[in-house]
Amino acid sequence: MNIGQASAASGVSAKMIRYYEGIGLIPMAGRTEAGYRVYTAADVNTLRFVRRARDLGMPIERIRLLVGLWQDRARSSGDVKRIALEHVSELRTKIAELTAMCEALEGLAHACHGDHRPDCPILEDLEAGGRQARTRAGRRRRVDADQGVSSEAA
Amino acid sequence: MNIGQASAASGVSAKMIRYYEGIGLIPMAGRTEAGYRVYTAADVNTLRFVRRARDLGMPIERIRLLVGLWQDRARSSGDVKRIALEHVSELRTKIAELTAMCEALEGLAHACHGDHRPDCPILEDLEAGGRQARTRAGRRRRVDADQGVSSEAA
DNA sequence: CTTGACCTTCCCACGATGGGAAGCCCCATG
DNA sequence: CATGGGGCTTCCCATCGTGGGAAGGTCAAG
Repeated sequence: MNIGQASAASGVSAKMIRYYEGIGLIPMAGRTEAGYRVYTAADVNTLRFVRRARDLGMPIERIRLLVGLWQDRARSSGDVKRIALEHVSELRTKIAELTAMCEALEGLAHACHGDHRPDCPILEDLEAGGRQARTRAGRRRRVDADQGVSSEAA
Repeated sequence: MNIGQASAASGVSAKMIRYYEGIGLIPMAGRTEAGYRVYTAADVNTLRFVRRARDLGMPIERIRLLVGLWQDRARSSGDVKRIALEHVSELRTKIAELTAMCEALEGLAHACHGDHRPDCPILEDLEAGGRQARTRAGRRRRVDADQGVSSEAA
């Protein structure tokens, strides 16, 4: 099996297969006399394992641990579960960060009338460093200078 | 104002201030005779604006647009809002991706007894490419080979 | 034998940030 | 005035995972 075929069979690009080999995530593939890499069905299995772990958002180093456990007959599932839950925890943290950003920006966008006039709570908030906006609960005043076209920012 | 003072006042590292100047996100700072960058209060305002936008997770190119609108007296708030909502949309997409990963892995971790034995649904799923696991609803069978210490994966 | 598709290695790029080296500048203290 | 420490300058490198592309070798079909 060529690298191209292994790539098609595993869903991992040839470029990435070489990279994974280079960093020692997967064992070095065999070679033909001409220097072409050769892959077995077991190699493709490993590549699929890696790809699935990547799909779950895991960084390479965590995958390296999992591959090690996967190939360790004497592993304990507790170790695997610990790594998985560690990743779940990081995912949750990331989700919370993004959600906070999203909600803050949604609040600002909601307060912006979004028409042809330059007056814009979004820019005002960015300018003020989000201080007033987060002191209370989203928008700090009831868009009072709503008619004033001239009260711009910078 | 030195770059160090501008950094402290804006919350943007000196390294990043130079970088932002280098990529043209902020205008080139003035210089003393000795070549030191000099910053005004207005420059610090711009830096704070950028930092706040970064805190909302915006990539530099989007911030570049916003800075342009911010300094454009004739801007329309609709343009600002459109950019903001575009970013909200991308944040939501990212959150959805991470949530999907998180739930998938949580389901697998939940199905894993996490003890000293090697039998592990997490590794089995990674090996199988998540096919069986997602066909139904999380775990595909009721951990039936629970006592079998020998039914390992690779 | 030619041609086109594939493989090889090597370098570069991204995006945003930090680290660090080599060298110059400024100020304060002795 | 000299010296030292800290701040400034530029330049290079690293991250992390991925893709692009060049230059050259190989393989299989026509």
